[in-house]
Amino acid sequence: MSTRREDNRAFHGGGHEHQTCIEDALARADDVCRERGVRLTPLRRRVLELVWGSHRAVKAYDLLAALGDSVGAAKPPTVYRALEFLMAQGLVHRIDSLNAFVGCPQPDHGHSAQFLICGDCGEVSEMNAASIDRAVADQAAESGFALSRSIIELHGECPRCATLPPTP
Amino acid sequence: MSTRREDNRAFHGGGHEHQTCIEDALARADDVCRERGVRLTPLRRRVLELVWGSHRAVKAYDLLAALGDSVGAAKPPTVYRALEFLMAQGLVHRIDSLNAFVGCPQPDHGHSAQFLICGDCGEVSEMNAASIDRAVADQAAESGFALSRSIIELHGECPRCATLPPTP
DNA sequence: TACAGCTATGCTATAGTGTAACGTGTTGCA
DNA sequence: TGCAACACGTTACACTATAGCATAGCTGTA
Repeated sequence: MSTRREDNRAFHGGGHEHQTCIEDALARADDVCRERGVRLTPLRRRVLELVWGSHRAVKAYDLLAALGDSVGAAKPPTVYRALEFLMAQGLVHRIDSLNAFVGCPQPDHGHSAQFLICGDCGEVSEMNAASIDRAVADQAAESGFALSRSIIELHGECPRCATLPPTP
Repeated sequence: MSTRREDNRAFHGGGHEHQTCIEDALARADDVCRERGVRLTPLRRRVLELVWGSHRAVKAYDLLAALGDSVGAAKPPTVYRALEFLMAQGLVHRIDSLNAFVGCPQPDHGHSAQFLICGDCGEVSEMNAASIDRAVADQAAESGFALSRSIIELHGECPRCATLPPTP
């Protein structure tokens, strides 16, 4: 069994590059919310920033702790409500098999997606594979099943971890 | 919004037909475990019977309560250990998006499966669609991702509920 | 501005889900 | 018989999530 490459920091800062990228994305999120007539409040924006700040899926209670540091002791409903809003806007997704949350690069409502989850480094990346959607839709239709939501979470090892030497 | 067709009994008896079917399946499970040299103890067998007794996904704590009735107050680890064993043998699957468990009709180890989950009646049915497996495997490979476990849970409305008149 | 209505957040409490750690009995086998 | 491995019991606790009500803040209108 390979030990998981942990850095024990759910919220690594990333490089300057990543930081800039997040700020751009946040600015886009501001725009999207304004267009939709919904409010990306400072709290919600902060939660979104924390989620986007990690390439790993982020646990609600880790968000809670991170908020506590900066804003005073936040309580569970606070973070769950913020996450609910962000999910409704398609800005984050929930990973059911991890009880955790990831940022979504494409904040358009209601798209379906597939997630690749590395069991080694914990990185989660989102795919939008039409071929999978199609196969799923076809099979559901064949069963007479009216599909409303697809949860597709693929666990395994990401390319980077596969090429790295095994951790001793 | 359609109200969910609940009967508030997680463990409906089903008809005689269903009952017989479960007993047959349990007998097969006995065989399978004997062949594999693992022990389907009375406790594990009872849990399996409870899971198979419902067409819905069953919650661990509902199992716990059901066991408590018949065996004295069971504790959480008891039922989680039984479920862990049954999952290892491929006799039940976990539905992550429901935090619940369903019986598996084909207790061969390690097959991948897809689940159709009706949000109306709660029934869960298992598919083994090669086309979905293939699409998923192809896409994962294309990303250089070494797939180890696929979680595919499809929520929607089952054919029976779709043809039933909407609940008033 | 004053008010009403709505939305967002704060807060307490509690429900629901899952596991660690250790002890005891049971089984199968040398 | 004695040992080793496995199954189960038990306590305690960690983690995940929501109900319900109070408060603050924004928004539009008269």
